[in-house]
This record gives sequence, C-alpha cells and structure tokens, in this order.
Amino acid sequence: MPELPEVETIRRILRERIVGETIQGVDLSLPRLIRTPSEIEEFRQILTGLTFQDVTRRGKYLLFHLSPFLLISHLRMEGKYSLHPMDDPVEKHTHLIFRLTSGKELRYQDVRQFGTFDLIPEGEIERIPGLARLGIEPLTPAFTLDAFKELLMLPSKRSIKAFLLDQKKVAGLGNIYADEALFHAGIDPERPIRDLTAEEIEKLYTSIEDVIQKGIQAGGATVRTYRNSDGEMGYFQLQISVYGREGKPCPSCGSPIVKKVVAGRGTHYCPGCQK
DNA sequence: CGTGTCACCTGACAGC
DNA sequence: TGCTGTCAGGTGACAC
Repeated sequence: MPELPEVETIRRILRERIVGETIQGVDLSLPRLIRTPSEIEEFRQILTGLTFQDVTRRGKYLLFHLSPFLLISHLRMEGKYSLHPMDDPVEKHTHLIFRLTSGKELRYQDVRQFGTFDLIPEGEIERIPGLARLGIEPLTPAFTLDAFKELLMLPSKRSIKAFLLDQKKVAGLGNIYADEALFHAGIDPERPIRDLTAEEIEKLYTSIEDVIQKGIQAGGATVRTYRNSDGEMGYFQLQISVYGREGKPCPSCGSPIVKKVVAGRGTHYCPGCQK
C-alpha cells in the first residue's frame, strides 16, 4: 500500500504524537511479523521501558528511534498504524500493540500480514539489507539531476519502469508513483533505459520530484493509515492521472488508458502521450 | 548483472 | 447466495 509519500505522512503524524512516550508493554499476536530478533521474548523485553526519541523514514521504511535501539517497520502492502486510548475496542487485523505509559496504545494492523519489524541496536543497520542498500532518497540534497543521470547512464535494456521500482536505485517509489511519474514525463514504461535521451531523463527527474512532493502535500495518495478518536486522518485523494484508470480517458489527450504487465507489475499508461 | 515466477496472506470483486 | 478465479500500492528467494 504505502509508498514514500504515505510513509512520510504516517511518520509526521506519529512523530508528533509519540515522541516522549515510553513503552510499558508489548502485545504481539502474530510473531511472524518480527524478523529480528529471532526470539520473540527478546523483542518484548528489549522494548519494554524504552522511550520514543524520534520517528524518521528512509525510503518506505519507518524508523522508530528508541535509544539505544532502532525499531524498523516496513508496512509492505497493507500495514497501518493507529493511536487509541487503551479501552478502545481492538480492531480486526491488529497484530501488535505498544502500550504506552500515558495510557494510549500504538496499534499496528495488517490485513495481509506482510509487514515486517526489525529491532536492532542503533548503528547496526547493515544487518537489514533492504534498508542498508537503499538508493538515493528523493527530496534530499543527494537527489540531484546529475546523480539521477548517473544511475541511468548504463547501456542497459532494463525497462525504465523496472528501474524506478528498484529500491536500490531511487528509494521510495512504488507502483502508483512510478506510473504517475512516467506519465508526467511522457515516457513509455517499457522503454529501455539506454534509449532515454538527456531531455527525457531530466523530465523524469522533475516528474518524480513533483509526484512525490504532491503526494506528501496531499497527505498520501490513498492511505487510510491513521486514526484516532477524532475520526479519520491522512485520507486524501491525490490527483491520479493513470494508475487504476484502465479504459478511462487520459486527462491530457483523452485516449483510453492502457494497462499491461511491465516488470511483473500492473502498469498503467497513455499510449498517446507516452512514447 | 538482469528477468520472470512464486511465495507470503486476506479480502474485494467479477463472472457464473 | 455462494462458488471460483483474479487481482492488489512490496519484497525476497529462486531458477535461468
């Protein structure tokens, strides 16, 4: 479910609400979610008594700073967080609850149970390859046009769609934002990266920044991630041009949006606008 | 290094 | 109503 803008939205809300909170206890009903440490009891014991110092993000990973430990959370397809008073009824698909000393509870729900948690000492990020090997972080000074060009300067037949989904190149793009960025850049998802012109690469670079920026401004594309007793927050509909719009008219030229499998993923594009 | 396929799960939806 | 098949915003393991 969540791509960079959604995770960033969750991060901002959680940071606001849980920094300074101390974990009083941990209820875990689906041990499978915990990858590290391998002993579930260890996971519980370490966390109990630790205080949230900060919540940060890298790519699609959420990082809970619980000095001297780091709790790394990946939401995969459907992971969600919500904050509740402890006497709120526990909703379906809640697998992990952090009981906080204030009486509130941070709850993790995940219908498909794909999410992962890694609890490691700070500074041992190398133990989590998916996180350690992430590529450039968009919207940071490191994500320059030159750096992006550099990544694409390979004589590779790899499709640009596969490239954009590769977290080791640019971190945080998923299927929606990849399709949207390619649409705004006017590039066919199947184009081999070696064939892209300097002009197209520049267009794509700008489009990536744009869609991510707008996604964050919209509070995440489609997330229903965060709820509290006030009702729902973080649910806004981003302006989507192609994703999930198969057969509907292209907002630019009106021809029907086509869906096909590229790089193993459902891919939406406008044959009229994307060459 | 690359690609495609499968697996991990549940639920929504289309078609019969 | 209820069955079956397909699909889903992610990633990692695997064979080739």
